Amino acid sequence: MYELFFKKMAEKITLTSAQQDIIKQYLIPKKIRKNQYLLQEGDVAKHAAFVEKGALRAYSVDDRGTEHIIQFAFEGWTISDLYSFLTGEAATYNVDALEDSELVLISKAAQDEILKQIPEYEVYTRLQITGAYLAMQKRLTSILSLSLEERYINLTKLYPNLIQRVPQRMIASYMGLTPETLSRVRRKIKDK
Amino acid sequence: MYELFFKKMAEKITLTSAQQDIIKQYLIPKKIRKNQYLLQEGDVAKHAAFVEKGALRAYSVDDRGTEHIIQFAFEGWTISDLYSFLTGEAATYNVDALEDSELVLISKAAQDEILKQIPEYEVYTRLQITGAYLAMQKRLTSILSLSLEERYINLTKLYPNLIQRVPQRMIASYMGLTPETLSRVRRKIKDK
DNA sequence: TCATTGCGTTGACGCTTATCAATGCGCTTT
DNA sequence: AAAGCGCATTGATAAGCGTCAACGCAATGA
Repeated sequence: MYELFFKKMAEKITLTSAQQDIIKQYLIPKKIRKNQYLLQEGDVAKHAAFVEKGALRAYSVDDRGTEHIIQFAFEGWTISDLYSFLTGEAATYNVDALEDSELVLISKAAQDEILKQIPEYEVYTRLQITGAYLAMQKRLTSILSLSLEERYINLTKLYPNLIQRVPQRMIASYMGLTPETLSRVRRKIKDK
Repeated sequence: MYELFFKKMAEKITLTSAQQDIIKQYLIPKKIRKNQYLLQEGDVAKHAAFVEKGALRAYSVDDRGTEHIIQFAFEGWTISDLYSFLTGEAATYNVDALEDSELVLISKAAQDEILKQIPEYEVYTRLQITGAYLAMQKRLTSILSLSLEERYINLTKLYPNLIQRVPQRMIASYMGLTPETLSRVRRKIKDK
C-alpha cells in the first residue's frame, strides 16, 4: 500500500523508513467508484487526494450549467480544491472519479503534523507545488499564444493518457471549447 | 533598505534580526530604468527579483511578433522566469520594467544557501508559491468560464493598480485580446 | 431482438473577436 | 511652437467559434 505515493516522494527527497512509518500513520486509503464524488462545491475540502490508481477530475459549473474542467489527475498526481483545503472555506468546485480509483487521502491536520515532524516533507511540498505552478503556467501561456490545433497537438504529446482515457467532450471542456469545435479541430489535423 | 521585502516575509513567518542579517548578506539591490530589460529570452535567469518599488512585466513574443504578457509585478511581488531560474536552462520569456523600479535580487545559489540555513524560509517560499499558484488558477478559470466584460471588471477590482499604471494594450495582451477588442469591452461597460 | 441513451461528427447559421485602416489626442523632442 | 510618435478609439470587413439541429454508431438494458 502507498507504493506510488512514496515512490513519487523518493524522486525528490530521501526519507528513512522510520520517517515513512510516521507519515503512514496519517494517511487514509480510499477506493472510489467511477462517477462518484470526492468533493462537491459547497463542501469544505477536508483532504488532498493522491491518486494511486485511476483518474479524477476537478470541475466547476457556471450559471448556464456548463462544466469547466480545471484539472485532471491520473496515477501519481495529487488533487484537491487547494484553496478550500488550505482555508477551510467552502469548495469552489467539484471533484469526481472518471474511473474506479484508489486514493491516498491526507487531511489538513495530518499535513500540518507531518510538516512539523519531518522537515524534508516541507521541501517536498514546496517542490510539488512549484511543479504544479509551472505546469499551469504552461497551460495558460498555450491558451494565450497558440492556435487550437497547436494546443491540441501539444496536449496529446504532453498527456497521451488523456486522449486515450478521457472522453473528447471533457478534453474540449479542459481546453475551453465546445465538443463540436474540438471535433473540427481534430478533423483538420487528421486531414493534413 | 529591503523594508518591503522583510515586511512581506513577516506576514507569513517570524524571523529574528540575526536571521534577517544572514539573509541580507545574500541580497543584491538593483535599480532599473523604465523599458530596461531585467531578463531576455535566451538568457539564463540568474535571479529572482522582488519589487520594492515600481512595476515590471514578463512577456513572450510569438512567431508573428505579438507580445503575450504572462505576469505583471508591482511592489511586494516577486518575478522571474521560474523555470529558467530553477533549471538553469534558457529563459522562455522576457522581463522588463514598466516604470523606474527598485528591486531586490536573489540568485539561485543565494536562495539555496538561505534555505539551508533558515528553515523558516522554506516555509515562506512554499506559502509564496502556493499563493501564486492559486492566483494563476483563478486567472485561468476566469478565462475558461467568464465573459470578457466580467473578466475585465474582475481585473479592475482585483488589481486597481493595473488599470491606473499600465497601458491598455498591455492589459489587452494580459487578457489575450487585441487592444481594439478591449477598447470595445470598456465602451460596453461604460455605456451601462 | 429491439428500443434507448450518450457520444462524436457534420452542416447551417449567427455572434463574437481579429484584422485592417483611419482619426484624434497627448506627450515628447527638437 | 511645431513635428513626430505612441496610444486609444471607431468603423468596416473577414475569420473563427458557438449554437442549434440532425445523424450514425456503440454500449446498455428491457
